[in-house]
Amino acid sequence: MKIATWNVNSLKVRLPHLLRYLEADTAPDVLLLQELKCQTEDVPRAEIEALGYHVEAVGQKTYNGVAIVSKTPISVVLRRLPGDEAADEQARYLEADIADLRVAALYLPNGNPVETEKYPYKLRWMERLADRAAALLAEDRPFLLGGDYNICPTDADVYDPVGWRDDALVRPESRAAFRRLLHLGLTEAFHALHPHATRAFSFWDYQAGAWQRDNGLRIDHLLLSPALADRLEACEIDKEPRGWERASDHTPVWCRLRAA
DNA sequence: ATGTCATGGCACCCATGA
Repeated sequence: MKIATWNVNSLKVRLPHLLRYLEADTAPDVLLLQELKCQTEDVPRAEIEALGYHVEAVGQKTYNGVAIVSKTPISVVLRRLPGDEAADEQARYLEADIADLRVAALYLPNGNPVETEKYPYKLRWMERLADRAAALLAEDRPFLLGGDYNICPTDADVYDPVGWRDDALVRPESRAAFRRLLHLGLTEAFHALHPHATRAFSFWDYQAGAWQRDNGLRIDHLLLSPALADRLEACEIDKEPRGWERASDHTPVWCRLRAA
């Protein structure tokens, strides 16, 4: 089973890319999408379903928005990350059952600039995510939390660690919150299989020729529960879509799990 | 640190977020 995550930076603009990705013979069984930038009712369901996929989404106007696309039926469990959900109107979390697997598509707050309320919102959101992960672990359920974490776990995940030192994506508090997820018992799939990787990025800014210079960051991650980590057989970053015309600034990250 | 994009309200540019 192949599961991928991809921040498409506008589902409307990137629909041709999404369809091309889903039509390929390397297409994933499950795809987690972020930054739809459209309302739930504007998700192009018919085009996706025409390729034999199911789709569930939680969107909002202009910003955020996440979706789960799957070859087998999707049963939605949560449309918001628990904790503060009454006050948190941002569409950043969607959790669902796909057969006997629980998956969540998440779009973690960017958190910049750090001196604004955006940074504590990010850290608070990460606390809520850790609480949710702990609850799922307590249920002893196989699950995957995938998406745009907006965190570079270590300096190896940043093309210029010194220049990015004060950014919310690399700040020690952000990294500590990410490690807290791992310390609960989750496995970050790419790092587990490629612990010494260098320049393995999943995002390249549109500005300053970042893609052409390979000035990237690794901020898109797949976190696995213990039972799924035991089944992990491959995890790669598919750089090809980042090179397509009018690309998203992110590229897909995927993993393959052995049959249970 | 910025050589870019996408959005929406408003009006055919500009602010905002990333």
